[in-house]
Amino acid sequence: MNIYDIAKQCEVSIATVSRVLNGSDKVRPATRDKILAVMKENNYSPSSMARGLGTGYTRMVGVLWDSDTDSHFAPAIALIEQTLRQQGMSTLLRTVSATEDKQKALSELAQQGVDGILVAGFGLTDEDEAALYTAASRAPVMVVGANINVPGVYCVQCDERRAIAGLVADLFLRQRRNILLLHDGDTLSNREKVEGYREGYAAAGYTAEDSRIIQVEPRLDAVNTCIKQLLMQRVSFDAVIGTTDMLALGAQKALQRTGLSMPVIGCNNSPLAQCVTPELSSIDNHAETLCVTAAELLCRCLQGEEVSPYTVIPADLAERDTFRR
Amino acid sequence: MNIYDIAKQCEVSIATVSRVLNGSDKVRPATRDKILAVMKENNYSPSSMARGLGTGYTRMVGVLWDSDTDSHFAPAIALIEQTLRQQGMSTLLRTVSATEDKQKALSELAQQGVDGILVAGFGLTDEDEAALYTAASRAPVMVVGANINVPGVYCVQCDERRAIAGLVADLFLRQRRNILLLHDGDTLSNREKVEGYREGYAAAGYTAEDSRIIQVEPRLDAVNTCIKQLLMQRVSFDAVIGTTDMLALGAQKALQRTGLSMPVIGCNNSPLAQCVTPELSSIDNHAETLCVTAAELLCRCLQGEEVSPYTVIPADLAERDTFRR
DNA sequence: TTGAAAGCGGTACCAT
DNA sequence: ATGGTACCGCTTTCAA
Repeated sequence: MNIYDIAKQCEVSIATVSRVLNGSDKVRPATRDKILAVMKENNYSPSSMARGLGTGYTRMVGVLWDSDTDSHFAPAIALIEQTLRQQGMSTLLRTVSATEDKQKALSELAQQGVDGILVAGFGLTDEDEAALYTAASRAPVMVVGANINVPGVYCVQCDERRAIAGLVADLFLRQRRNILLLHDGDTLSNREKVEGYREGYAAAGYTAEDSRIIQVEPRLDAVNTCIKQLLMQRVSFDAVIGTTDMLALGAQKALQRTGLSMPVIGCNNSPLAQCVTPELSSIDNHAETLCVTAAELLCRCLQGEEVSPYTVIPADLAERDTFRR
Repeated sequence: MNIYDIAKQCEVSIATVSRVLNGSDKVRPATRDKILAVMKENNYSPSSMARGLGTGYTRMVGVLWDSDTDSHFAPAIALIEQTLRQQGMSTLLRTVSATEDKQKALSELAQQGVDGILVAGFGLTDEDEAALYTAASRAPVMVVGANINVPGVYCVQCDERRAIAGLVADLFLRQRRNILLLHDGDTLSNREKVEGYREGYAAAGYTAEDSRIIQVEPRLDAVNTCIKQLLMQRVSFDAVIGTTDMLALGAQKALQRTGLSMPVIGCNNSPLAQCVTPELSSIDNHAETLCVTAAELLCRCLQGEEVSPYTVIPADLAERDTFRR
């Protein structure tokens, strides 16, 4: 059932049918009703491909998603899809694991003919900028959780740097001067957090020591091993910040086994944090708000609206058992 | 840059370019090389829309995903996307929350022109069968984790019924005769589990009591309230099975607070189960295998291969702190 | 091995 | 308000 069939049945031209399809007001109500009736009767729906060929738009947004991200990001992607759908956009999902080539993924997505691209859950490094630039030349790119200054690339970010700095200040107030920072690699997001960590120290008149900024694999057992090693090496620390809840949780469990107790704070405020005992304090980066905002801004951008290339949202601390101010 | 531009630059017809694009062997090697070179040089990639219009295929699979599912399902969807991509298919994601209309979602997805549909993470009830049938008439439908006998609908399922029955038998061996079964609604999957529960009792020569089959909202606090109420009402039970890890975990925490201890077993073997203390025993339904299998079978189906309408994968118990055989 | 041309199902401009 | 028609970019016969 296509537009020709509908036109024939209604004894009108396909142009008129097309007008009805696109909600033009230049159609006599009687004609419109007749056409709509026939459409419904035949359960007709226009071919998105043919439409796309004609207009040059697919009404699809490519969503690039890091499949290795904390699983707390799963609800976020649902939120993105819902937000896009509300704006009449479909979601073409493309996941990328740590070992895959993000840049290739980005360019493939751009070539799929999507109207816009949303990059989420990363993990971006400087090297990805070139790929972003290329992709942005085909379709607007929106990055969640990063700050990248590339034309055609928009960013929505949570101010985690500031949040970490504030957290460090709070820990200092409680006489914690040797804060361990566990992170899982050199990503832009982690770099921000390390920045915040250093800022916190600086603001208190101290200098952060690199020996307490530790990279570790994002697995419980790896963190456990790491903490044990640190203790054996007699690296002293009296508080732990993990750049993900998983890292913080690993530390908490390792310390628990050793009989030690100290403030432990994670990031992302994932469901995990509330499920464990003792409940984990966590910096809430408001992933949901971030995602919804990103999706909305991207849609506005696609509708030709002027959109700010960089949007910031404040983070705050979800205080639970493992640390309270 | 389109096929005409390439053809012109190569001084051939678009038909020849198209042949190269589709890997036809009826092209002289020299011609092919020239065309490929020009394509690469111009960073050309064919319009998927135009292609779709021509062939009638979009090479897209619509994935319908229950956004309310345990977040452990997130890696699963990544796995689906990756598997589909390996077969040259793109993933059009459509999430559905509990309050939304699944049937509408299904029909909309079918109308988007996808080549096939993959339904995952549900939550299907009998009422959805009609919508499945309609959708299946436009494109093959693959359902993960259900057993639905509708033409054009394929199912891949884990035998959780049997697993639960086995678990009940194991609990009986340890003299647990009053097993509480927590579930989160009347879904086909839950129904299977309840079936298994009853089977387990029957096999031991007992009859399961409905008073110990309890529906509860899938939130920690709701489960907590529920358990407390049961204790106050003096409903006796000496073991708990939850149809998700979240439910089991909620029960475990509630019991812990009350100072009680008994076997607690969840389902899905999600990361959650390993992260908590004590670690939660859980029935592993091998979601990963399930998803990969589903995606692969769907692709085969799309390639015209004959595929069995129902595939079963066995489940087993991940034994941890809260119950060992 | 190559080319010409008729679709595929819409959109949108120009007439009427 | 409606119709006619030239695209959009690719696939796929049919001829040569």
